[in-house]
Amino acid sequence: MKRATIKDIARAAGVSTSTVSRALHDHPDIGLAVKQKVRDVALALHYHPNTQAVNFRKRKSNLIGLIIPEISMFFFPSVIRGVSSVLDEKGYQLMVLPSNESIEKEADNIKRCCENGVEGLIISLSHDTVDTKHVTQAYEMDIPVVLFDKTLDNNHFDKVVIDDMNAAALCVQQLLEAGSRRIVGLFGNPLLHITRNREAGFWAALANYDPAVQGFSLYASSVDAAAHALDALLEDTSFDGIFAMSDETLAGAIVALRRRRLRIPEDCSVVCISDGAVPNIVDPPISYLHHSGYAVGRRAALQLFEHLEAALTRQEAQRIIIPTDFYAQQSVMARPLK
Amino acid sequence: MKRATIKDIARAAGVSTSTVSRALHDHPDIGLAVKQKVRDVALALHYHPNTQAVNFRKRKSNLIGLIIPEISMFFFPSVIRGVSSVLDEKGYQLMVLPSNESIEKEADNIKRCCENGVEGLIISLSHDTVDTKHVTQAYEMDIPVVLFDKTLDNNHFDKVVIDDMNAAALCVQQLLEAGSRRIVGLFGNPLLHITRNREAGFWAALANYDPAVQGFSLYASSVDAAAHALDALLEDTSFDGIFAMSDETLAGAIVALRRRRLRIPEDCSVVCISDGAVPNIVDPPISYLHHSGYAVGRRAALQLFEHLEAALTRQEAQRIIIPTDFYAQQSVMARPLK
DNA sequence: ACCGTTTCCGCAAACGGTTGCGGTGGAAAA
DNA sequence: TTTTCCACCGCAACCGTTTGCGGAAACGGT
Repeated sequence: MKRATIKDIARAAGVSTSTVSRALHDHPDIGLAVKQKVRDVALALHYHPNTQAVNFRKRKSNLIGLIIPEISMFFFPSVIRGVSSVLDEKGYQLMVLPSNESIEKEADNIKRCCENGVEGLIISLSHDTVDTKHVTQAYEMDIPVVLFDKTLDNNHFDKVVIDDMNAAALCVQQLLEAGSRRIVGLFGNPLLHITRNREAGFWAALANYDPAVQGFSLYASSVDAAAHALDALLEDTSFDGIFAMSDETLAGAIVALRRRRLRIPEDCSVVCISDGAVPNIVDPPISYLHHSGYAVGRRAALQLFEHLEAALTRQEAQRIIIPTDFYAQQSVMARPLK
Repeated sequence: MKRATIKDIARAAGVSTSTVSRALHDHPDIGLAVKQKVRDVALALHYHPNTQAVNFRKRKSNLIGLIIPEISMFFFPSVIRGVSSVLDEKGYQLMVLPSNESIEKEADNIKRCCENGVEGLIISLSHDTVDTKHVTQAYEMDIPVVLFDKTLDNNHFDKVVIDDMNAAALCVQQLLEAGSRRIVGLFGNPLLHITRNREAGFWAALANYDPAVQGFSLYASSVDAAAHALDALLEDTSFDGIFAMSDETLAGAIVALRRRRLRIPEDCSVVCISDGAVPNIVDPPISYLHHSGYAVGRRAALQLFEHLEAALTRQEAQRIIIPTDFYAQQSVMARPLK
């Protein structure tokens, strides 16, 4: 049995399709008797409006695209939750498109989103992405875009981020104040702003505290890479503090330290920037600066709706800073200065 | 400037809209000269077909809905990746709808998916879900459904699962053979099949091995709940082996053991069923039976396309078993029998 | 030169709903 | 009783694309 349409109702109720449409929308032009009749028939026929038809007619889609570099277990699940929570309130649906850290896939995702009529785009850029040329397609189609986390310089799109420099500096400061004097910074892809800023904060904190403190920078974009890099460093270097800029690098650090039988915090203090889950399921729990994916996701989605609802005059792109908190745990130990 | 439509091309090229449509689809009815002309004009006008209109006309959507109980960091990210990888090959888009462990939200999600014209549904049921009545809406609209992981008995929908009983039994066997004699099983929601089967496997393994072995069952649906439950048990009970049926319960176990200063594996051996990530970022790495979310996601998606492409005659629902492997690590220690 | 084929393209309906506008009938106002 | 005004509902166009069918012109065969 085919799905009932407005025409079926019209025929069964003995009225025109326009009357049915208006009746179902409680339009004041339609009399009460007719309204009731139409509703009854609709119910009896199990009528459900064809959203595709409605959306087409109204040139709406109620679709938001979320493009992220990968569906890892870190950070992004929280982001999805945050975005989802907002879309849910607004009656929108979420399309998730992983770009697998490739700019081609990312561009392709953007194109597909545009063609599928998404009304807005929330994007975290891939490792490979060095400019936002491929995003302008959306810009030209008047589809609002909000970047988050992995962003790049440009003044077209709003960004939702944390204060990366200060976040990193704050973390490093915890190590310094506890007496760590040889500190490794574990960073992600150095092309990304998020990485550059956190590294800048890392070095700035070291320099401000005491130029004599030794710092080491390591780049790694995955758990394994981080573990491997740190392990290689441990071959001929010792240190007493680690700052991991993310959950991935933190996980890598844990693995590497374990491999070398180094204890946290007795042999090496550890702090990180994290969404909060990983630091609490490892032993001991790691001190972390809370970079809430949920908060970021929510804010990004809300910002998107600012554009959608207000049809915001396209002013200068905003840069929205999400506040963060530091959670001290047992992974940092006061160590005597020698 | 409005987006160019097929009409604009028709006008500019001096042909009819139907000719444009056919020309762009390389229909044999259209002459080469006209085809070229139309293509040129289309290019010049930056024409892109309105997917919404096409989909409406063809009653397609290229949309698959994925409904999962929650966007946790465990298991589901892998599932999303698996599903995504297939949809990508097929040119489909993925809609993700979290039901937040509520059957109402789950039903609502299903409804929204149906109304938004998804062509297929991949579902993992929520904790609250006790029957599949609310899924029949999709069934009635001829939208194929594939369940995975959290499933329930019914013969309407295909299921993609692992052999839960044997998986659990295999895990417990590792503990038994290493000498554990007081073993705790950490389980999720007892209403779910996945839980019941794994628990059945747990007890069966114990009974088969030696009826004298002590077993304890604990239920907990989150990391915190698992930690709390285990902690409470530790108050007045000791044991030397833990089987965690999932990443969540594993994480909870780690936290609880740490709190009590119990070492793995010296004080207590641990094995689990897991997607593989968590066991490797904790210390020591945990032995696990690999329940690959990626494989499950891929298989579920592929199964869905079986229905979509073959317009499968609705035979008896299939139950697809994903094979698993056991990875032995340092979390299990041979302990002397006293 | 006549007729049957091809080749190539346009007409118009259709997909399901929405909406501007115009029309009808009855009640209230004059 | 006539005019005016609502209240109420239908007509038809429209959103952008696809597609069955029919028709004109060109072509080939006899």
